Amino acid sequence: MKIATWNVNSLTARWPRVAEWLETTATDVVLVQETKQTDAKFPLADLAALGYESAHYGQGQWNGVAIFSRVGLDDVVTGLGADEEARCIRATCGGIRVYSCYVPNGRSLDNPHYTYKLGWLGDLRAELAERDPAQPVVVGGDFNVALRDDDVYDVTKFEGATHVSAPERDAIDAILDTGLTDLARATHPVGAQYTWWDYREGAFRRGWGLRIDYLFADALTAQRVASVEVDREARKGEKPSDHAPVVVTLN
DNA sequence: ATGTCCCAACTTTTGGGA
Repeated sequence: MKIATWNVNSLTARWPRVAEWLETTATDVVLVQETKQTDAKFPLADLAALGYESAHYGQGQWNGVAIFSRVGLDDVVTGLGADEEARCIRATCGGIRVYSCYVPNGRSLDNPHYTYKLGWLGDLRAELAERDPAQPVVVGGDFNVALRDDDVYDVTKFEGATHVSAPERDAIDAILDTGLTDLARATHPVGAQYTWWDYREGAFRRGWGLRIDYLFADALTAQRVASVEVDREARKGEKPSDHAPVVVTLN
């Protein structure tokens, strides 16, 4: 079974690329962020024609998360705590409780949005800490945090910025401390595994990336991992998202 | 180069967000 997380930066703008990617890769479960569309615009019928059940928690202009699955999709839950923005959806697909998370950006260390980000990560940790340990879980999404310095192309350019601050990294570590494994880093302990490159300055071509999109799984599911790869091809070509999908293959 | 892309709107250009 293949499970992917992908921030598509508008499912409306990205639909041709997403549809082609689904047909080409035959991924079983896709955890989608930043649909940037209302539920009315969500391509439910087009996904069904491609063989996918789907659930969308849409907001409109901003945010929006979804799950596509061709291995079942049950018990959908949306939202997180008192959050008023469409940033979290979970469902059970192929026996695994899967999460699609779009963590607030934070904007800057002195911005109220940064406090919102840390609180949001705390709420996610609280939910995951209370989960049934016998239930397999995969938590995916755009976390807007680079966990380690080697998850940043040049960490000196991020001094005083969000995405690399100690409180943000600590908040992600606290989520992992509930018994989850960072699948890409477990599979590739050393070196760059970037998932996002700015559209500006030819960042992708220059290798100026960050690893901010993650797949986290419980220990038993982590033991099933055959491979974890960033699909950099999806970042190339016509009208790409600024994020590449991260894909795990489970035995 | 404060360099791109995407969305909304009192829409044909600007502002907000990432």
